[in-house]
Amino acid sequence: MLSRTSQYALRSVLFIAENSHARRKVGVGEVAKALDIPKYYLAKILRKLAVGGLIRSSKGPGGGYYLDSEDFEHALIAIIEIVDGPDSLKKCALGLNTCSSEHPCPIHFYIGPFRDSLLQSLSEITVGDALQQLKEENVFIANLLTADEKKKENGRPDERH
Amino acid sequence: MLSRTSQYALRSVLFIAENSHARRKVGVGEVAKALDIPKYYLAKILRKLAVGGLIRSSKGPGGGYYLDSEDFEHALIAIIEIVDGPDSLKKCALGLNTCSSEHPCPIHFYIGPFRDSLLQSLSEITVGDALQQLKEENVFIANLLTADEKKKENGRPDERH
DNA sequence: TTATTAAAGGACTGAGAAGTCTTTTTTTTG
DNA sequence: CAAAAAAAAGACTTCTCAGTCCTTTAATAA
Ligand code: FES
Ligand code: FES
Repeated sequence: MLSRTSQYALRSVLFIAENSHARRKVGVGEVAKALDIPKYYLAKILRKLAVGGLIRSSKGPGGGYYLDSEDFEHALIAIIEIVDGPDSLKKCALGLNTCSSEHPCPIHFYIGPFRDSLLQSLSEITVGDALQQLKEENVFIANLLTADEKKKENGRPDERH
Repeated sequence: MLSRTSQYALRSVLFIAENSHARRKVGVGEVAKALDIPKYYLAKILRKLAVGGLIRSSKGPGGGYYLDSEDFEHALIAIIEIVDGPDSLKKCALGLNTCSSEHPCPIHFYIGPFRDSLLQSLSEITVGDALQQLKEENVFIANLLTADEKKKENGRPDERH
């Protein structure tokens, strides 16, 4: 549905939103470890998001990524568009080069409305909205560790991701 | 949204549905040309669909692919599942390894319902339903040729795809 | 029964997404 | 100022999906 990259991006932004403010920044390594995302790959994604103005960054000791209060107002779709390019969700489900009711494919009227609603949602929900969800009991942004992984964690407590 | 492969698969099945019956079969080349899909790649997809029991095939002169009357009853989701593997549309939008209301991600309740409706549609719509749409005026399964492409067609009328 | 036709099968290539690593730049702090 | 910390930058690898090509098998028709 969404590319792995935009999944990483969404989860990271929410993690940063939850764990940072202007005086408490989070580093790539911290995010990577918490969400089990390859560290150096994540670094690239976060850079894109920072360049795109969706998150903030600062270098040096005590530096890292954080969200400013305005950043909570961005719609989730903006995150997806920055990493996956725009319009990735507006295309014809069958891959035709136009999608319109004037030149529809055979499933346009069947599935179009749902796809549009989905897109609409992603355009309306802000980072703040999603963060609120995340703060609810039993809402997660990271996978639970399997028994195996827990053992691994204990065995090599300082392992890099 | 859907992989390119399942887009090819859906369009091909509909094309075959429209243009074949037990005595008038269509070949890979014919489908590839009509839908502008790479011929040898399409061949693989059609083989999968045939093995999966969604379309029929026969070898030799006059052979090709066709649909039996029962084949019109298959849901579109079956086509997607055969080429992309099962459950490709049931996964968590953020890539968590479970998707459930008991262990939801922060956008589960926002977008889940629409995704479920989408999946529901694809499970209900049959090849026959989509074919009926296709027979409507102005419903298409192939891209219009651009001016450039038309010229190419004329210049090299027997070009392989 | 032989030639022809079309799918079946399998080996290979290419492009793009995902992942890794090293070096450079910027900032803080002692 | 020097050392350390962290992002920024960029080169490189790996993997998966998409695409190509060639050979084999099966069916038909002359
Ligand atoms: S034309 Fe295919 S989804 Fe709109
Ligand atoms: S848990 Fe993420 S969509 Fe259901």
